Amino acid sequence: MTTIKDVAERAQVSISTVSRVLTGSTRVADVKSEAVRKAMAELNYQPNTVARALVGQRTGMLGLMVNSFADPFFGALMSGVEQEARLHGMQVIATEGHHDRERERDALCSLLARRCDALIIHALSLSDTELLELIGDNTVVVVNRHILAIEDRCLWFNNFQAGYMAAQHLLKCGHSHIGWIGRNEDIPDNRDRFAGFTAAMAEHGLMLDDIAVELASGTAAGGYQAACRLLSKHPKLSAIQAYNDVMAGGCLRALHERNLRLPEEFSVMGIDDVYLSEYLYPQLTTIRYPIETIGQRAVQMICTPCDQLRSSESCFQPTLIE
Amino acid sequence: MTTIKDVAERAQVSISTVSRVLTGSTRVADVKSEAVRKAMAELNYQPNTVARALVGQRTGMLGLMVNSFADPFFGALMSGVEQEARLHGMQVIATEGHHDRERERDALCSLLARRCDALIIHALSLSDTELLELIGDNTVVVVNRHILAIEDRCLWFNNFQAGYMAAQHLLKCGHSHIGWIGRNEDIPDNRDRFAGFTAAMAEHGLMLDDIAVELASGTAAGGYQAACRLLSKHPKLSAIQAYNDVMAGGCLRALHERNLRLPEEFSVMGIDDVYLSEYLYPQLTTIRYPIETIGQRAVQMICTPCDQLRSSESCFQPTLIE
DNA sequence: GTCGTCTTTGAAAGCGTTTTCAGAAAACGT
DNA sequence: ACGTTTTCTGAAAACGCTTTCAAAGACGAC
Repeated sequence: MTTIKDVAERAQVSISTVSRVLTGSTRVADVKSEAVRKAMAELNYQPNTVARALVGQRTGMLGLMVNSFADPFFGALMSGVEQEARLHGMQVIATEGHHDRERERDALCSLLARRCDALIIHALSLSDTELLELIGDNTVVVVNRHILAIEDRCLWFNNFQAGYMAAQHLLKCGHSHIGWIGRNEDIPDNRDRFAGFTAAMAEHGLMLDDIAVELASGTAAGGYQAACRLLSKHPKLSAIQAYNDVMAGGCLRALHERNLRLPEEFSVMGIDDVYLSEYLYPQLTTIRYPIETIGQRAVQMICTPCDQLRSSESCFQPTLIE
Repeated sequence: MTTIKDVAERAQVSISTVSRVLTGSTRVADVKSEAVRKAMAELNYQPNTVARALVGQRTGMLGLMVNSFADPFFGALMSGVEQEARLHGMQVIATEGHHDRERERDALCSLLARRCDALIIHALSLSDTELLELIGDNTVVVVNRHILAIEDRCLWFNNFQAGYMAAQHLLKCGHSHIGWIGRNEDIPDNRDRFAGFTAAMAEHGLMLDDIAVELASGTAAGGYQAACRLLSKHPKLSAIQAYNDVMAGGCLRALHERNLRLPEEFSVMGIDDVYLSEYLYPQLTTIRYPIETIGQRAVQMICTPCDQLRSSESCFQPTLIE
């Protein structure tokens, strides 16, 4: 690799001068700066980012931790982050947490050790205190989570409202026997969405005891199993609300297998609006979770001087997608 | 941030000794190494990866360029890469190429400037020569592409065979009127899959002129549009083979809208076996593209001393998924 | 001609590590 | 007690860059 020294030699100047041309910090005589530029081109010189980072105390790297790369929900998040990061000249370095405490911890440490300028974190398994301890005084934005102690560095989604809106929609469509398919893991998202769901039901006089509920893993297979159980136990059901689109997708399979005509005979609602819904038939009615936008906003929070961009909200609101 | 110097001071030793404890390269007297370890723990010291990279000429970073993070196909690739990278203590740094020459070039340069130890590249728009020029003598593995000049650094998929197998399957199921839904972009994958398709058809006496073909963008919407055109022009069709699962997904919608009973009245085949197929109804018959495995293998090629792991094949073969 | 003010430049320090080198101390053989 | 290894240790150089510092010229003003 050619270094600044090679360029300096070739251009017959000191390395300081080359550096000045590079950074543009100080005026350099035209004749010299020209020579430097020529030498750089001839040697195909590329400044060493590592050395720059060391002296500048700034790596230009944005650490990103998500649950899994293969999940389209996180794919959208990553895409949002990457686009905005590129705009600000930052490079994304990414890790998977895999919904596992140890791995989340490792992944975070790995990003920290690399001296990322800032971190964007989606952690499911780490507790608030663990998370706070790990991040120390690093610059972070926590997405999909509301930690009071660092509320101003959090971006989250109104899961309650999402669950509420979904149920409202089904009720408005005339359904009165609605089942809920949730996750068997006790995560806040699940709790809040279910709470929203029950709140809407209660407004229509449907109490928790009346509500058919089945829990399963948050996968399509889980959604399928839960739906099968629900349908066999509660034959009067005419609609199901799922924790998310993925589970709703599994749910649709169960309905198809029973030859139920959708949407005439049965309705299904998801939440998230991952691009998946585009493929399902009938097109899934869902609630939009603007995860890509959240990713972009996270980067903006990091890269924009904090005197600008104040006013915007940290809690993102759901919208109905029909 | 606490540095090695702080640790040295606290442990009453020189920084050399601390470094030796850190790397384990040389024996250090037990009493001193203990003191160092204690000081590190007390100060919560984390070695600076940037400085290490500078002196060691090794960043421990694996650059990865894919088309789009949001695409589940690349999600699977990334997951494979990340898992294997972690096993080898490497950190993935990722960029999107977006099927655009300029962006692919930028993304690659960005990874190169960061001095990644190696690159894993999925580039669609860069020409072979451009790509070769950019990568110079860096360590790279090119996935989903066969560049003769660096054949031993390429991993690719037998797209022809995939197209062939898919068509064979439909033919074996008794279909004789089979349509093809392809991409309107002229990329090698599309050409090869189509070539495999026509080859199988030819074996059954079906020539190109007999074959119904529609092209569209490689999205679900594209698949939908192409399917609509195909169905209206060729009412006798009883099966469609799509370029990939995503287009096949769009195609299914068109069939559902026409109330065709699948799979009794109509068959659809995809290629790729992205996790998507799990959600489609009826479950899509498809051809498995082991992209996650390819990602893992790419990392192995980079991280494994080349005297091991010789024998394995660079061309991955398709398998039928029913 | 002398002084002050700018502009431009190179030398050198520093970023936080690893690693080489040589010296000090301990261990060993005689 | 004395040379000879062997262990262990610290000083210093190096990695490739940025930035401070001070010196050297150039230029006017007096």
